[in-house]
Amino acid sequence: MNEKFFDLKKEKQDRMINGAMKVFALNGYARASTDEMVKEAGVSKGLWFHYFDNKIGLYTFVVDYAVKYVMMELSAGLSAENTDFFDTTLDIEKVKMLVRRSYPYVPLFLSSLDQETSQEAIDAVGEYIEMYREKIRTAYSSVDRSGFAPYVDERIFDMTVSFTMKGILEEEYAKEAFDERSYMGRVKVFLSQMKKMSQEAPVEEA
Amino acid sequence: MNEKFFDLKKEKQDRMINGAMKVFALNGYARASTDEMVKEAGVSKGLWFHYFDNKIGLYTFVVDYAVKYVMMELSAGLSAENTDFFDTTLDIEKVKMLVRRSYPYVPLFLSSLDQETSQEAIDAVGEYIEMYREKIRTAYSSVDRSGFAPYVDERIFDMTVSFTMKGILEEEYAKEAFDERSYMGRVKVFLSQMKKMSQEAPVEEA
Amino acid sequence: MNEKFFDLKKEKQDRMINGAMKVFALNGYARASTDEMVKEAGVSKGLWFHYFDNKIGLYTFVVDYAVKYVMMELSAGLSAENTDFFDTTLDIEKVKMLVRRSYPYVPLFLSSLDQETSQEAIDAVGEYIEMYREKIRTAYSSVDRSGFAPYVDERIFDMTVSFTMKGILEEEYAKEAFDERSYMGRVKVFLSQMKKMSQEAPVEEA
Amino acid sequence: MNEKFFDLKKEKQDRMINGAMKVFALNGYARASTDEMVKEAGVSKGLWFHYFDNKIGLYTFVVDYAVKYVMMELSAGLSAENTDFFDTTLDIEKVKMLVRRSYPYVPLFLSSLDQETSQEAIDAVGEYIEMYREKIRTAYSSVDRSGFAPYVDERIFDMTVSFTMKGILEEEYAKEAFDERSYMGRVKVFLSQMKKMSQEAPVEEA
DNA sequence: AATGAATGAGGCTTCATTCAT
DNA sequence: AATGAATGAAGCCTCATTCAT
Repeated sequence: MNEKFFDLKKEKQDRMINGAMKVFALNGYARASTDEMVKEAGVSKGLWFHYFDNKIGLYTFVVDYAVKYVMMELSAGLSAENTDFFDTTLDIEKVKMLVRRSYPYVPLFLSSLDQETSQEAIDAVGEYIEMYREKIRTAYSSVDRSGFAPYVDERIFDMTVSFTMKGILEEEYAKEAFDERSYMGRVKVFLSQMKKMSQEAPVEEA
Repeated sequence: MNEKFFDLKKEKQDRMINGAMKVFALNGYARASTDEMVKEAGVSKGLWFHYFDNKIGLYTFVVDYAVKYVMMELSAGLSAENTDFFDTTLDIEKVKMLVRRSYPYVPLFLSSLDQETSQEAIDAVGEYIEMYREKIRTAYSSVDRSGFAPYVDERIFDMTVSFTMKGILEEEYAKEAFDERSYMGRVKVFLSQMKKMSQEAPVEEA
Repeated sequence: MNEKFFDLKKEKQDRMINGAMKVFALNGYARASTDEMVKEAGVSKGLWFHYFDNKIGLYTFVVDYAVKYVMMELSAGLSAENTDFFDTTLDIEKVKMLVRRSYPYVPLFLSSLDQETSQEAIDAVGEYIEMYREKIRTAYSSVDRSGFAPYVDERIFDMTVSFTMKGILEEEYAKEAFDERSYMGRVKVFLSQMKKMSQEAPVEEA
Repeated sequence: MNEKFFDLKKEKQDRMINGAMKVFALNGYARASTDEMVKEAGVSKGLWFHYFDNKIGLYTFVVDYAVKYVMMELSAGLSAENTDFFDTTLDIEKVKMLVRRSYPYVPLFLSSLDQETSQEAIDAVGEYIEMYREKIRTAYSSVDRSGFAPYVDERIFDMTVSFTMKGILEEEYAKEAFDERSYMGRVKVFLSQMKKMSQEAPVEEA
């Protein structure tokens, strides 16, 4: 990419980034159309290629940008003292919602990366995705799971939470307009139930 | 479509059906390419249009075929006496794996329908998908949930299972080659944990 | 072509000839579709190519057939004693209408040859068309034009009649169904006016 | 269509218009090939669709353009005082020849519209053609026919002139290269003969 | 003789990418 | 920096022609 992109007015940068992310998130890499981004961002077709050599270059940039932005906000928004699994998970979602205010399609875009089928796209952004996953793993690494029942396998439990939250997110984005309250409501109810289900049965007092 | 398609040798029919399903499942309706199906099925481009008027006609046919085939096998493979949630879920997965032996991409294809973004495709197959969902709902309707803990909300629980199993399925299909044992292993471990987590804490013996 | 075509039942031969002529006449050589002929004649696609090697072979055959058939009927239907221009012209039209009873599209088909734009088609049938024109010329060669006014140039007059009758024919064929009475009516009225217009003003008697 | 087409250099606009008209005129709507236009106009395939959404859009544009251009020149080139049938007819032909200097295929193209067989094309341009016909009708409406012999029916006479001139035009266009002098020569000779044939026999002086 | 399944070149159209202005 | 005209490869689909039965 051409670093001069960052010399553009911030507002224009963001229009371009949001336009690209939206179109990529909703269509996947291969079917994302340049013309749609042009309409979405109100910026001429030539300019995209002036700053990003080609489609895969733009894609790589946007993935990189989204990942780094979210990681930055995660660093700021997650307190290391937080040792509860569910609090941590909820904090991560809060960060996503915060990011969404500046970049409305970042949460869906990151989620959509898992389903990307174009090999070219997968190859190009694998390392960024891994960085993001690593960040999430780190966030959970200090979590204390001592309250969990013994039959709760950590990996299976995390996978369950992760897949389900991804499903909720995508369902909410599929609606006419994303409703943050609706989304966070569903997340909280889900996490609350998972919490009850996973905790050691309170020891019956004598 | 041209009904004479069914006069073709079964093996050729299946090569075409499997080719179409694979390409649709991996790329979505809009990006699925005729040329790729041609290569996949080893059948000339013209022949597809000899039997199916156009791309949407082929898509509709394949969805219809997959849905009806799975529903038939579900009818045969699910015993009405089965009242356990987890046994029922496992039986459904067994049916999918059975279908997979004849039509390797049916499970992924059906799963991919939820993410279809092309409005034309959605409009064309909505009713078939609904039939399938209804069949699944019916299978669960006779399930006895009396053993579940009181804090387990039925809808949230089902959603959790459904999203997670969808996630596992897609991950397994993303591998080089789908490994049935690996898939069923993960499914069983997951269901087993969900079972323990959801059951009423065993009454403490005196 | 394969001469065995003539061993077919006459009725089937004619169905094929009529089907081909209709489709060629209405669409021109290049746009005439094999499938349309198949439907029109109720004869399988393969059979056309069994008797006529390819499209241009079929076209050549049909032109040849139409020309020869019309020329035969002209030989039978035009009396050499007929020396009036307008009677001759009308007789030619009567022959066309006679031919039309067996081969409904021959008149339009022959007329359409003038507008054929495909070079391949023009090259293939040039000689047949010339034979037909020669026949027509011969029919007029013995016509007595002594009654015509001196300012009536023979070639211009003939051209006028020829183009106008062609125009009338095509207009009538463009109708829902060709109506012989309507056509012959218009022809007669036209010829009658041309006759009056072309004749030497009757010498005013003293 | 994209109105920015008119921002192109006039010379390029005209190359495209002429290329399209030529290919449409010679082949009819359905058989007119994009590739042929590309070669004819020396302009890439994609560019046609940049300005005209699709083939029928291009066709509509070209018909509209030809009709309006001719009508404008007719308005300029026909004097209202002209009340002679033959002068009017000749003036119309002069206008066509004038138009031909800028757009060589307009006369043939307009003439070819009568034979168009594609229903889609007919539906798309019906109103434009009607406008043109109305303009021609208007030009003739003020013509004085008092000099015509009583047995000359106006409609039959006009039809005769119209069909014959159409025939001459098409014959001349079928030649290697259209020769304006040859065409106008034939037209004048034809009209001159028709004039003599149609006039009231000069009253014999005493 | 007769059928129609099968093929692939060619037609219209889309879209990532280039380039003159 | 910015535009959008321009290109051509690739996509869906049609159709003349071939060939197994």
